[in-house]
Amino acid sequence: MTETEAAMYDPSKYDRPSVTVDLVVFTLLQGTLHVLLIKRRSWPFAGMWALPGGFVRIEEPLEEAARRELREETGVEDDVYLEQLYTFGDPGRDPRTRVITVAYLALVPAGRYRLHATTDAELADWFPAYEPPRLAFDHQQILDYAIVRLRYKLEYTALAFELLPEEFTLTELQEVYEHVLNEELDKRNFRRKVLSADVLEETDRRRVGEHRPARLYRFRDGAVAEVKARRLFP
Amino acid sequence: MTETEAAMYDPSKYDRPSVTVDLVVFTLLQGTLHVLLIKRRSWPFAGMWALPGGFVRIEEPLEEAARRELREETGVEDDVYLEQLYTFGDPGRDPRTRVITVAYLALVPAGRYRLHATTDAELADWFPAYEPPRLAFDHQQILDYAIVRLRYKLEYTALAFELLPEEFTLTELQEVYEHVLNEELDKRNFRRKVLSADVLEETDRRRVGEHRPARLYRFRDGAVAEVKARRLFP
DNA sequence: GCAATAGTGTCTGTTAGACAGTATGGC
DNA sequence: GCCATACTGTCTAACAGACACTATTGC
Repeated sequence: MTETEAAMYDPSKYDRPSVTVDLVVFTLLQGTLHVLLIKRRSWPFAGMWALPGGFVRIEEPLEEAARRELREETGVEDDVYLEQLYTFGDPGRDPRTRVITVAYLALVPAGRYRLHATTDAELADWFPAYEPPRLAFDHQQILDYAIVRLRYKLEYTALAFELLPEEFTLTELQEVYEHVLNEELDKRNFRRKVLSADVLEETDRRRVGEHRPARLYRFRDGAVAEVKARRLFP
Repeated sequence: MTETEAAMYDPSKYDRPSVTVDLVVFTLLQGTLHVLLIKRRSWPFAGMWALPGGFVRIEEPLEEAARRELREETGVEDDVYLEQLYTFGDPGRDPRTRVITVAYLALVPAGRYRLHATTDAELADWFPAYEPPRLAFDHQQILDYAIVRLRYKLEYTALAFELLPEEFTLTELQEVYEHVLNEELDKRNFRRKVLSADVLEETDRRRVGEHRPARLYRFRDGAVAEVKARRLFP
C-alpha cells in the first residue's frame, strides 16, 4: 500500500490488530537478577507464567500504558527506569487474534518492589531471570532479548544503579555487574573504573555486618538524570 | 488492565488503534546522505513530504510489511539492510485516528535504487538527510532518531558497507563515515583501522579517473552476514 | 588471634590519535 | 613537469587487564 492509498484508506473497513504492551521487569533478589511473572488463569496458556502486560487504551500513550501496568503489578510508582525494547508482531504469536505487542524493559531498585495483591487476586512472583519457568506466548523470546539489552547497556551506561537501593557498597555494585554480565570482575579494576566515572559520591555511613564495615555510596545528584538523558530515545 | 482481565477482554468490543510501518530509507547521492520522501496528496498534511509507509495487513509480519513498502517505493528487492527502529504511538500524532507506527531503518546501496513510478504516479524523491523539507506528522522526529541510530551503529559495526556499491575505494568508504558521523577523519588512522577489522578484501581492479588510480575493495564473503548477525534482534 | 570482608597500587600490552612525506597517474 | 589524488609509518598518551598484599572489624 502506498502513502496515497493509505490516505484514502478507511480504517473502519479493515480488520485492525490489537496492540498490547508487555513488561520485562527486573530486580535484584538475594543478589541475583530476577524477573516479574504473573500466572495465567485462562485460555490460552492457562496455568503458565507470562510477562505482565495488557491492552493499550485507545487514547493512551504507549509509555503511559506500560507505567500503568507496572503500577498495577508491582505498586511501584516512580524512580523506575523504563525503556522501550522492541515491538513483536508475528501473526500467530497470540492464538486469539492478531496481537502486536510493544515490549518495555523496567528496572526496579532492590527492596523497593512490593507485589500487589492485584484486584483479582492474581498470582505474581519473582523468578530467576536466567532460569524462568516455561513462558506463555513468545515471552521467552522477549525475555532473552531484554537480557541481551540489559547486558549491553550496562557496558556503556551507569544503568546498574537503577537496580540498587539508594545507598550501597561498592561490592554490592560489583555484584550487580557480575550477575548481569555473568562473569567475574577484578575488584581493583572495577573500583578504579567506577570511581573515575564520576557518578558516585561517598557517604560517611558504613554498612555494618559480620566483618569490616564497608563504606556506603550513593549516586551523585544528577547522575540518574544523566543516565536518562543518555537514553537514545524518547 | 491485568493479564487476567486481558484474557477475558473481548477485543471486538473496544476500539483498536491502527498500526502502520514507516520507513527511513537512506542512501548516498553525490557522496552525501539522502533520505527517501514521498509527497502527500490528500488530507492531512496534503502537499507536504513524508516518510513512506502504510498499514500493516492483518496477517502480515511487521518486517514483511516494511519490505513490501520498500519494494513498492524504491523497487529494491533484496540486499537491503533493514532494522526496526522504534515504535511511535502518541495519541494525536495522526489527526485521523489513533495510529501506532513501527518505524524501520533501511540502507540502500548507492546507485542501486530506482525510484518506482508508483501505480498512482506518486511523487517520490531523495532529499539531503540533514536538510529535509518540512515533514508531515511526527516524521521529523522519526528521521532525527534514525540519524542518531545510524551514527551510533556505524561506530561499532561495519554497517557503512550497506550504503556502498559492490566495489569501492577506501576513500569512498571513508567519505561515508565522514558524512554520516559529520566529522573529518584522519586518512592513515582510518585505513589502519578498517584494514585490521578483517572485513575487506582487495580486488585487482582499480578505479581509474583523473589521477592516480585507487584500488577497489569489496567486503569479504560473510562480512554482510556477520553484520546482520551482530544485530541485536532477531 | 583468627576468620572474613574491605580496601589499595603497579606494571604491561594494546589501542587511538596526532602527524608529513613519497608514489603514481593524467594531462 | 605539474597537479591531484593514492598511499604509507612512527611516536605518544590513555586505557584495560593481570596481579597480591594490608586494614579493619566481629567473634
